[in-house]
Amino acid sequence: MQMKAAVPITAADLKSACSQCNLLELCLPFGMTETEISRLDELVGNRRKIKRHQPLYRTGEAFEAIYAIRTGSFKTDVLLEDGREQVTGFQMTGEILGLDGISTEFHSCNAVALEDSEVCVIAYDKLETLSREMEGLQHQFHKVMSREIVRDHGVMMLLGSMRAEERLAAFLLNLSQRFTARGFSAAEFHLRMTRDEIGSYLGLKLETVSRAFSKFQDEGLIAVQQKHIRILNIAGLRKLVHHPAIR
Amino acid sequence: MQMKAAVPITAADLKSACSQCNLLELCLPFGMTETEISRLDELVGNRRKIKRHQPLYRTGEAFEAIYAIRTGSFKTDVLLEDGREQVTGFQMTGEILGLDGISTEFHSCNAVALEDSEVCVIAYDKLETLSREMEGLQHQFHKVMSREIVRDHGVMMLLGSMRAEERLAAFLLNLSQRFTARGFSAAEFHLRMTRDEIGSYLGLKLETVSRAFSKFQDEGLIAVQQKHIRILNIAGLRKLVHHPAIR
DNA sequence: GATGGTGGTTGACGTGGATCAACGTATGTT
DNA sequence: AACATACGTTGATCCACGTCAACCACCATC
Repeated sequence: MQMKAAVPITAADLKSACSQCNLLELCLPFGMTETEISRLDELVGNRRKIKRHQPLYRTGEAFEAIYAIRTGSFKTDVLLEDGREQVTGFQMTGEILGLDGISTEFHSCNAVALEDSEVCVIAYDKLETLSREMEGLQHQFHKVMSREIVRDHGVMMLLGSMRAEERLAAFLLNLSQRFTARGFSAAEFHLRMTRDEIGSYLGLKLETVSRAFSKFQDEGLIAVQQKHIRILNIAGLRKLVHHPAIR
Repeated sequence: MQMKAAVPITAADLKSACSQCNLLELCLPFGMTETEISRLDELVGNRRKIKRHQPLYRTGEAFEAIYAIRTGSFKTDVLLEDGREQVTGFQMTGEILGLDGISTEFHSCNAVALEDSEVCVIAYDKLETLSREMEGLQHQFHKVMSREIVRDHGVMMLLGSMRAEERLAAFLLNLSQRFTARGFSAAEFHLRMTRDEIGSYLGLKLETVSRAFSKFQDEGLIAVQQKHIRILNIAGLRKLVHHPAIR
């Protein structure tokens, strides 16, 4: 253990602190005061790098921490014993992983990196302790959990009530909106997941996803080249979601 | 306002208190100490009766409280502008409603009573205040939220990866298990929702639900008479979920 | 710059569940 | 008791998506 008081603050320390993180408005600290945020730095202890295709955590593992994505992206999925996979979400920078584990103190899904990624490890017991002292943290954390529940309801809507092309259009619009929030282009982005993973998430087969992409391209809504997507007609995509074709 | 100290505790007071409630092990207070629970009684202020088919809250309404079901049952649903409905859940006694509202401070779904029901109103600001003082309450509340997330993932699995009969079998098993937890028969129960609502929840049309019920009956798995269900072969139903037919 | 592997596209065909329609059966109202 | 209305069942037909299969485009690695 190092004596903290004895060492000067290094560039690495600064970078790791919530107060210095450029993801502030997207992550757990959103809406908290500066003094509150400076206290968070003690909460977010270490970080962890995860290589592409490696798990951050697995179903059945003991739950100890939640994770904030600093760089990269992840998918979460649930496996059925017969091998069927259901992707339950795709997460990007600033989003929180691991909330599923609180309920039973064991993780109930797998979180796998879609590219080389880095997460901030937030020890859960520390989070509970600190959020008893900090109203802002408590409130933000509750909002994060609630947001996840609302998002899940949206996915249920998608899976339960929409047809293939509506689902894919909604998916693209959602991605676009999240990229925008992160300062990236709303119209042009790179998919980090395969057609198969998109299909699993949307309750479709990869061939159906591929065909829908092609159809959107033929209709001039998007330009697809493998994982590279350019949205050409965002209003057209929106219309697809809200007025599902003619039927 | 009445002077509390001046009036003796009435039977009604006793009945309303968490400490006197027989739903203890199913509801928010689960796992808390007796002294903690006695403090909860100040949290759960009033109760509200909701008639069958009446909403407890609606999409867009300001969020102020969460609700614990004392008697009866509810459905939650999301409506699309074109009229399509997605039922996102069915809730029974002891379960918590309204968590969707924390995220934006407005409700993002409708909660509708499936029968005449009663809920305990838990003011959200009071809950946050009290759970900063009570570790047990805080922890339990987090578990309740996390459990909802895990449940939602299960529904995604259902909607995204299972076929019609698997979905219905999983649904029946889930109901049976929840009735058991409440001291009711695992094998015989009354559905409070229509075929259409089950269908919406499971991403199926009511005709498909009806046909699946009939098929299960023909196969001797259950006995159906309208809303009355008797499970005759629970192992058979389980097998249906885990080994989806022969294919 | 060959080679192998993974991921993506496209076509032909099959099928599970939706749709449309007719008819039963409870439940509640006057 | 008669009637209306909502809910449930069942059959016939259709179609959106799944399945199966062939081929193509990347990109690693040697």
